[in-house]
Amino acid sequence: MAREKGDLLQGTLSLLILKSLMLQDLHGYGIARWIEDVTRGSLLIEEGSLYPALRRIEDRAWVTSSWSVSDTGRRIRVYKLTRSGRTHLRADATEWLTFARAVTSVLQQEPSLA
Amino acid sequence: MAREKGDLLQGTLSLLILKSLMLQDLHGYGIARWIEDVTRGSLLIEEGSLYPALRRIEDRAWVTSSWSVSDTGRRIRVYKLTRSGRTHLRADATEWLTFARAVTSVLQQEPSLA
DNA sequence: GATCATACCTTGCAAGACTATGCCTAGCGT
DNA sequence: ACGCTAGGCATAGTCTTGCAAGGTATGATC
Repeated sequence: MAREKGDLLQGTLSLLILKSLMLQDLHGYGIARWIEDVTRGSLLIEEGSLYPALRRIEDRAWVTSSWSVSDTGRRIRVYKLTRSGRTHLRADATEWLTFARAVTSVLQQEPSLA
Repeated sequence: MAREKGDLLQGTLSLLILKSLMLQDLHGYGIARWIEDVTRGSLLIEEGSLYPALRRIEDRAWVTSSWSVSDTGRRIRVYKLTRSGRTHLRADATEWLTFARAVTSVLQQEPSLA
């Protein structure tokens, strides 16, 4: 009974994460906040999705992480995009955009007059 | 090691199938052909994805199916969109479009001047 | 009679997102 | 002093889904 509400993110989450890190180094919580902010709340990142995704992304060497301390004195794990992450992001983003255009065009098909 | 090539379809396949049936009744093979045609080959539907997806969709009563015979004399299973399938398609399509716009807007973010 | 396109189907796997849960700390109100 | 909320990280288990790989069968074409 999934895909009732969220779950649209399938396959897009890592792309969004990489994009957020393209603009600035961030910690996990900050990534989620950033995405929710720029989409004005229409994309909500669950922590149970986020942290495993960050693991996978780090395993693939698209980001590196290091412990740090936030402004408010909390310990945070800060992620930084690697060069290969940057490359990958570029490729992945265009691929996704192409895909989205294809799907959109299908959805806009109208009955032919045949 | 997935998501290397395809696998973009995640969560979109049933939407595309429903859309194809919105315009005309089709059999499985015909659905795949139609989608590949209207996207000029950029969306390829694997049979191993298609038939299971059709099963799920029929289980949810979004389509009904019946055996028939094609123009060339082959036995085919023809799918027809139900009323609830139509309703669902409408909701799902707008939801997906909204989602895609959100993702696109994220991907187009540029560094702020802060 | 071989080969291709058409047409259907299933099993088993891998990936990924979500739910639920847990842990910890800073800051604030009372 | 106490509780609450927000910030912060993390995992285990579940569920859905797409795909690869395999199988069956028939009409058309050469």
